[in-house]
Amino acid sequence: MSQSPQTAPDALAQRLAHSGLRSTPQREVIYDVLLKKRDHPTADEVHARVRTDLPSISLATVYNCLETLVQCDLVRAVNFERGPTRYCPNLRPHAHFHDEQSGSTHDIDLPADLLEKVSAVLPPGYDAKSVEITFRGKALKNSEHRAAGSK
Amino acid sequence: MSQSPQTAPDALAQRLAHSGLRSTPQREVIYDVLLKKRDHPTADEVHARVRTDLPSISLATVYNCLETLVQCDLVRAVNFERGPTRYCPNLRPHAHFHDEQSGSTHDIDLPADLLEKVSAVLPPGYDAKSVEITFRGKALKNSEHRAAGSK
DNA sequence: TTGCTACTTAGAACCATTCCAATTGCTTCA
DNA sequence: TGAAGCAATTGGAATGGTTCTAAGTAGCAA
Repeated sequence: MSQSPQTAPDALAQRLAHSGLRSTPQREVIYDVLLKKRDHPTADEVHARVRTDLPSISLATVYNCLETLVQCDLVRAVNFERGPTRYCPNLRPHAHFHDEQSGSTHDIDLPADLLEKVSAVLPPGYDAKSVEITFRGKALKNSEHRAAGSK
Repeated sequence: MSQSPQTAPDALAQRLAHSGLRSTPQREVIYDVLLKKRDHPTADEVHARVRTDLPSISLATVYNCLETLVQCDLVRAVNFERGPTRYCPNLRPHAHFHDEQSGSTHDIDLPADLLEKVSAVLPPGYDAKSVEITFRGKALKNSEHRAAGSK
């Protein structure tokens, strides 16, 4: 086989190595699947998609790999109420909009200063490591289209 | 001057009646328990506390009543990652701070304009019914710990 | 009363997730 | 080359919060 492509440095392999972990076919395919269709799939949905490449992968492995990707800061786990955890490879600061009708989740990019403003409401003595902002409501169809179809 | 509506004894009965529902001992005691110790208890914790008054109440009833209170807008259900749902009788607009060390949850009151500012980041086509803001980190403050979870 | 409906209840079912114990597969290093 | 050692994967069982179901109870209305 040919060498691995030098055109795109493998962020995944690097991050894994940095944590003393190996790059495996399962981890690679799962990460690819998340990058390819950024519609916040559940572990089950990831499992289904990954199976076209790795038909014998187990759901337990999907959970393990997703957890690994989250630990390496390559993927964010997103929870909405008590629904199944969804996974999101968008690493920029962003909020989530949950469309109650379609059940879909959309990324909302946040301007640089907003998280500061929000964190400023914390009284002294509260040291926040992270902030999460979630909207719930209705999204018009064209925006849904945008979120589902492109990156 | 009347008392704050949150502590008025029959706010519950009124709200229930408004939705065509009955005031029952179970619903009253559960609501009292939530008002009395505002430490965001889980359904299980509510069950335990309510049992001192109603020793034979079932966990299913606790779930049912909590759901009813949420429907009547007397109580907010609060979720943090995949942990059990917690219940909060604070009806003012507020965010939640989760202390990772103690596992306790604190209300953070929000200035009136903040939610507007946050909602302003939504692109056109997104119609948000609610916004949720959650902080995670370390709380150094001592004064509130007593009420929340001293052992 | 009779009937109607809301409410409560115990236990079963549900379902996302984690755990477990058994392989399988790299990677050294002798 | 090959044995050791550890990382990773796997199927299935277990877990835990929550919801469902079907039966029983209680309050209101005619």
